[in-house]
Amino acid sequence: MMSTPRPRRSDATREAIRLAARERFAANGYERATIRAIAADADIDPAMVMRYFGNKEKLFAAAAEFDLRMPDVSAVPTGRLGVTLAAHFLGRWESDETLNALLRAAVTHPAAAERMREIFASQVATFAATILPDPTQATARAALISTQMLGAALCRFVLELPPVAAMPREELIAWLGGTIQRYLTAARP
Amino acid sequence: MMSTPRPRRSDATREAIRLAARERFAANGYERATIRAIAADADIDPAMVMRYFGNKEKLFAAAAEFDLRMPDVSAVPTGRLGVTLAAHFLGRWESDETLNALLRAAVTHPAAAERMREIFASQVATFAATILPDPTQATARAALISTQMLGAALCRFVLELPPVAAMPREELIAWLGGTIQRYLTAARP
DNA sequence: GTCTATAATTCGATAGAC
DNA sequence: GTCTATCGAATTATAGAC
Repeated sequence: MMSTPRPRRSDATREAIRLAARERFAANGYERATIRAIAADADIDPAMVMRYFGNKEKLFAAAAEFDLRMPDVSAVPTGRLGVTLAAHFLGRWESDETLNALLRAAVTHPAAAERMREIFASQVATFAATILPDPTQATARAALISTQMLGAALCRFVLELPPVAAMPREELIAWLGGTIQRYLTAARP
Repeated sequence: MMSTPRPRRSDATREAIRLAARERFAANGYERATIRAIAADADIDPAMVMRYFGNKEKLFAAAAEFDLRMPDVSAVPTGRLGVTLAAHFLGRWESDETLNALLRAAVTHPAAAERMREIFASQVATFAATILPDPTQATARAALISTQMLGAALCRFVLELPPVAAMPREELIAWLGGTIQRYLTAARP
């Protein structure tokens, strides 16, 4: 039986690198986030980054681990599922820059795009299957919801399209919530 | 009075470079689209690219000129505006890879993001103002429509999220059309 | 564990011959 | 107009001293 390993001192260094990498990937995308800049942010020698993570690919994989933490909606009235989910997604985006890092990297880096697809399949689609009766419909409806939430995040946080970035949070959630509600409950068009 | 200049032979070369650049920017984003690769695609010496366009920034600007060609909807019934616009956007995306180039580049390159904002302001928002009575509402509603269409294109063409990429074109247009229709005509939530 | 030095590429951009 | 040669900078990654 294995006991929990005592935290080594190096774990703090490793975590500092990981956090700095996440910030850089979120701000600059994959290519422009250089190991040198990440090391400088973490106040660590660039060679240490290579020692801890092997190469840039593996560093990104470690920095882009992400859990959407889909909420428990068992107590949410059916009619309020849309706004509940819209608020949850927006909250996750604002509280964890990993999603920004993933999106910025996924657009030019195939491995990051694959990670996005994994997150969709294992977290969004799985969640949708628990609240939608028809499992075949669940995947398509989860995908439609993803198009709207990713598009909103893209316009608000990445492109910073003025009307989207300036829209009050509650108003945006109300609009997006209505769309998600429709994707969840409307009949197939 | 100026007469139309006779096409010089060099114009063909210039256009070949521009088209190759558009393809590379669309496929790889700004950073990974190298001048060397673009020149190789166009079967032209890399030095010629610099001679014709000065630098990479200006080459991108030339390759990313784009017209959404918003349709004339004066004869479209109000209830079908949503699907009409959804079909138009999707068609433009499929017929002109400039939009893909813009999106891929905009996520990591500030100048490309600025171009996206310009296109929204000068083409999408302007169009919305012609079909929506309240001008203050028009900008916000145009922005919401953009979040949905950009998100759909992102998932279908860039991330290639399987359920979105595999969804039949007509079914996708029907779903998106309903959302756009709602953003155009629904009361503020 | 930490850091210096540097290898090996690759890129944008320039100079200049023809 | 076209192309060769190359500069100078930046990058990932490695080797090895301490």
